[in-house]
Amino acid sequence: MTKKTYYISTPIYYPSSNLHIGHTYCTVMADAMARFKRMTGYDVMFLTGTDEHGQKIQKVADEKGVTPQQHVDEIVEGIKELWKTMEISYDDFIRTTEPRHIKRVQNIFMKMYEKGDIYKGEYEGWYCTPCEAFWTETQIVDSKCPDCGRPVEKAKESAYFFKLSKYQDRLIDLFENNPDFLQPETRRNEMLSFARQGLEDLCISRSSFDWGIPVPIDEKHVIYVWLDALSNYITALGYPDEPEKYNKYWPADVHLVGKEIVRFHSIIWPAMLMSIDVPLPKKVLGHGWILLEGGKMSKSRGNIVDPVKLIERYGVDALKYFLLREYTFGQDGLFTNEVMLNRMNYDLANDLGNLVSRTVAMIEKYNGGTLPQAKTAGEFDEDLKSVALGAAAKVEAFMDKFSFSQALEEIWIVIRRTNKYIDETMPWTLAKDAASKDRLDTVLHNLAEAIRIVSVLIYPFMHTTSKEIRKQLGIWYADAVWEDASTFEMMGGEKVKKGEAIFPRLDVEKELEALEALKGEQDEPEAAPTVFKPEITIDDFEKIDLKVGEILECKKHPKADKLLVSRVKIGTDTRQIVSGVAKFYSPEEMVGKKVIVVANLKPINLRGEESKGMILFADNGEKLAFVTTDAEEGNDVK
RNA sequence: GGCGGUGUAGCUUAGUUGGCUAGAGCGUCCGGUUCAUACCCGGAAGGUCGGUGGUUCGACUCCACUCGCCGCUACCA
Repeated sequence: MTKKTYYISTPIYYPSSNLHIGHTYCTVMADAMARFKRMTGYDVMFLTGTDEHGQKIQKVADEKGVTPQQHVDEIVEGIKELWKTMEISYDDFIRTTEPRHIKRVQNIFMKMYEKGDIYKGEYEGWYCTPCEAFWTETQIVDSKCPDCGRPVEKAKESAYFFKLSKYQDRLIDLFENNPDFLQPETRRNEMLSFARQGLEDLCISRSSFDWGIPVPIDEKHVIYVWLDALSNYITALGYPDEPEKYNKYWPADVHLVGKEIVRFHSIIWPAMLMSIDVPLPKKVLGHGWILLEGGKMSKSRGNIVDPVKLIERYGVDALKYFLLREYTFGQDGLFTNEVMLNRMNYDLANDLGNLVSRTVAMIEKYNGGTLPQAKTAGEFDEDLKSVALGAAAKVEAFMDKFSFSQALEEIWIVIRRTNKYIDETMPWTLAKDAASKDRLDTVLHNLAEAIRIVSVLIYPFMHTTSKEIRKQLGIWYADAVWEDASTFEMMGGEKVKKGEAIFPRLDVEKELEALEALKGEQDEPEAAPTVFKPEITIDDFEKIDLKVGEILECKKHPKADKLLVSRVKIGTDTRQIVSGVAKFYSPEEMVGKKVIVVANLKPINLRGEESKGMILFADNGEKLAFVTTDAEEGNDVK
């Protein structure tokens, strides 16, 4: 009989820098699921990898004076090292620069082309001359190059397009008729409304850089990111030229992705597959982000949590446990060192570690280290057994829903019940009376059985800890088998052996200090170099008419959330100016401010409101601040 | 602006199709225990289940409106 298959993937990560706790989180979830499925009888294919093409990679490599390939090779090695440290059990690691991927992506491109879904067109975007880079409307920031901060200009290049619009209706059908395809619910709704408002064809090639997979029919172009990257899920399986694995594992059971790339996986990817007549993956799951105090993780803030540092201090299993237990799938969660340390202490050191420790110690103390058989049944035994034996089914149910946190909670209910059993039966009292030896033996036996069951249940999440527990119980020779979590009477006669504390209790105060110190060490926030625009002459500057204006009134734009409409007095002139600062300032805060205005900008109509000029703001990348002045309104600024 | 999600004890949260006194962990207070990693066990206090109104024999669960937060999306000179 052939086993049922289970194919799970993480996104392929972009090797522009080291991975942080967010990537680790996603990969750890996929790993736990893969291990769980393997244990419960599936033939699992767990895929991860790296997305290595693109202009950014090429540019960084140029700066470093190495080839793009050398550059990515180096980073990918680091990523693989991290996964090795994290004990990630992937079955394949695909790199988009591998020949197997490249030829298959070209193959996929040709299939789409032959289907009539790819056409050559003109791509209008924004061009940054010094960077020789093309940017889309959404990529540019304040009409500036997102890379160097210099102004960009409109330009056209020829490019290949994928007829995404052609698949709009089928995609809408997909979301409407397969509510399970994309979860959580909120993401599905978002994508549904996105598809309903109309899909535009997708530009899938670039000619402004060459670090990519060549378009088979036009060597001047390379295939642009999403067609290249998304294909990995099937190219890794050998599609289309070596279809053995493909036939076996496709369609994927689940693509695990971060919420920020749900759109690509639930719109573009299915459309691509429709184009080449390949079945769709069964499910796309968008997980949430791990947020830090003060917002998202970012390199410039220097608030990245380095998983390697945490592993060095607390171990892989502690970190994995924390990530899986603390956060709810699909929702954002807050990361703080304190939350992490407390979780490790309460659950791992106090509950689980201490349970193993006290049980093994008692078996050594009261029975010379030999695990006794059960003899005299007594009160509490049945309750302990039923809790322990009932856990596996509950864990399975939660795992089916990717509720790692609740699955672990179920296991901890067993652990707490077992700790309670010790207090109820009081082995130390039984040990004082030789007449109760049989009962003592039974208690010790039951404790060991319950812990053995726990060792099975935690295996998908913390296999090293599972093995260590089994070693202490004297059953190191047997692998944890899922079915064994449903049997109580398996042991007797084993030699137990107390070892090091599995999870030493942490001194939270000290650890917080230590982590803080580490932070100082590692955090050299990458100070983005200040970028200056190309030189201009005084004549150029003279063209710009800067004046001091006073904001007399201000209201919200009736038809746009981000815009404020101000009446600005500049000398004898009073005019209306629209600014995109509603996110940062209320109309009340605007009124009365004396600001610098670009007075001779060509007027424009913004969603029905005229804007005559521009109010200057300072931009730190996240927030806009007023550029105010004490000068009188109407003054020239020069 | 459009669409959607969410709001449950001090904190983090569980609550399948409406039904017994709304669960849990942490924190707090009280008590027990000593086998164990100063751990573990028990008990208590603490919730108008965002607000208002409605449907119902009965709503945290359904409906309407409303407030807060968040997401996607449009606009952002």
